[in-house]
Amino acid sequence: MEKIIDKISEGLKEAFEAAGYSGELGKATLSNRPDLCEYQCNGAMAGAKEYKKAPIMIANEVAEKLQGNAMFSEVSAVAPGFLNLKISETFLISYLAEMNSNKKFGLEMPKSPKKVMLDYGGPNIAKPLHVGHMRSAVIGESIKRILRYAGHEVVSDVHLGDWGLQMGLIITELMCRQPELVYFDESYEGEYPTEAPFTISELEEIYPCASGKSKEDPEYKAKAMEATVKLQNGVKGYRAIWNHILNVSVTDLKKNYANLGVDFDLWKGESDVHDLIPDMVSYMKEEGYAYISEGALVVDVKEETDTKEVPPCMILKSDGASLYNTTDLATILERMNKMKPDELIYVVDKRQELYFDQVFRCARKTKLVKPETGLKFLGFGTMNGQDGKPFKTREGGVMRLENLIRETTEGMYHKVMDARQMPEAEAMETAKMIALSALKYGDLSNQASKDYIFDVDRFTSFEGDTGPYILYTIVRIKSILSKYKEQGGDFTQLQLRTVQNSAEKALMLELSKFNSIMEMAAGELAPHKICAYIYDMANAFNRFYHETKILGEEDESKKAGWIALLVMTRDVLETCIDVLGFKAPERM
RNA sequence: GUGUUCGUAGCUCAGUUGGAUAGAGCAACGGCCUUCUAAGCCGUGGGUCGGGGGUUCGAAUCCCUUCGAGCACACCA
Repeated sequence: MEKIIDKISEGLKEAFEAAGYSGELGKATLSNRPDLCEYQCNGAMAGAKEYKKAPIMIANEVAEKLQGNAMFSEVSAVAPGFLNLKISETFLISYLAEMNSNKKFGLEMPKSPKKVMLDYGGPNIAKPLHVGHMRSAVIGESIKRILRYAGHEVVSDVHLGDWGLQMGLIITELMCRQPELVYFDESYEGEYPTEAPFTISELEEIYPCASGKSKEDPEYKAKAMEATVKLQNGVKGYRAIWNHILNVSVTDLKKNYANLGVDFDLWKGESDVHDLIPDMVSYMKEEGYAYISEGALVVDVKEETDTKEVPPCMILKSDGASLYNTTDLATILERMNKMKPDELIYVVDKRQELYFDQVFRCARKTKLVKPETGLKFLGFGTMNGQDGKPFKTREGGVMRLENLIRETTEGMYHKVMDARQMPEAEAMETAKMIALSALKYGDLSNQASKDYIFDVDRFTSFEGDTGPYILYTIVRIKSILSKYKEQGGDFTQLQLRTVQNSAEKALMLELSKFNSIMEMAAGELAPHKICAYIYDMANAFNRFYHETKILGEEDESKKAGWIALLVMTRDVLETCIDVLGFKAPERM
């Protein structure tokens, strides 16, 4: 259904035309003076030059034409030429009623839904998830949900870092520690054990150890590189041990992502495209895209409009080995062949922007993607500590994601228990929900592209612009609704009634913006706009709540009208937090 | 050095794509619970939107310049 702002604009357009001006001028915007009006139109000022008339005169003429329009309760022309519009309450209520009878509160579905491939997460095998992985996961998950809600088909892929030197390092270290393992016996012909020779915690210790050794010991590094080559060439024992590493690690990653409420359709990795690389490389050579420069195979991706030096995109290193670029290009190739998406979106650290620019250009130049296929880089900023530098634990180390979640949940648990009486199990579950809302809202309410200061104390505060405040508001509504039910209230005949006070109207106005906000968030891939919206909504509701004794109301039809408003508010809020990727408990 | 992002209240952030008196939260101060969750609500104080110039009827927003910060600049990912 049509957005409320478009309906208003249409009314304005007709009025401008009726007064003899271009309909183009009739564009409504949200008022920036809520004390004066709810919507405004600045078209009279924009048209003043063209019509050689004082803007206030145009505004007056248009205002004249708008008198009696059922959409507005008041239209006034104000110096120097603003048109101030107050929405009529009957129009507003009928609009909300229409939203309620539509699917998704009247959010218009796209005429041709896009198939979007979303790449986020990007964890490395054998390395535990740390706070740095949180942004990609949280933002990507929300983008996925927003796009799906907006009617697009989204396939998410975690895109594991499961290939390359890091694997060689782990294998080398294992060989040092347990040379007797059958995997290293090249004459071994039998079946390999199904059980991995290590646990996840051992794996997590092995990698940094190996990585440290390789930095100090060139001989060790050479061995690791050799192991990498052997693995990539398909040496059986190496492949078998790599499979163990992959399985143990992926099991753990799945657990951790599930704990964060994040899930992926595909668990593909760099290794999955390894076999595509030789053909891709020879194709690029044969077609004349790739050439040797300083020993390496590269594709030029400079463009005439560049204001900066864009280095060529490297396809193979001078030693002939593949690298990050190679697997990313091969991944694009595979995705195009298998999924045929209309758009590929990468949710990645913004420091990789230039790199992805090169890869995208290379993919287009070599015709790996069709010209009409979108390639989008959604870069996110760094999570900094309160000193403005990349976030570290108090001890100065990297904070593991599971520890962050656990510590935050524990903190929330104590707050919940201090304030409310609740069974142990429920308190734990509630604490977890609040913790996730705090972490996710704290992250998502910032513009993704900007760095932000990660301050657990602030995010987990129950006051102000936080996830817990949003949840608290929802819980308040739920509490009233459940009491209404206990009192024998009827939910089947609910209908919005006349507006009783300004707080109620303000809440309705917020509700009426839902489809337009969601459309904007989907179009701009901007979860923070949804955060800002639900914060406004929560404020509007809490104001209304304080002015209105809902359950104490004696007029049953009035009460039922308010209950209808509460149901709608709850549903809109819960829809919004669902696309942000968290949930509200029944009580807290 | 080149490019890029950014600079808004003491702190953390918005700012509807050029509109009216630049908004929130935290922190500070003052009010509001015999009534639906006070984890709330209402109010007060706090700003040369880094500086300067320009375009425009109108600029935090667009252009130029300058200062400051972050980040990136082919064999890592």
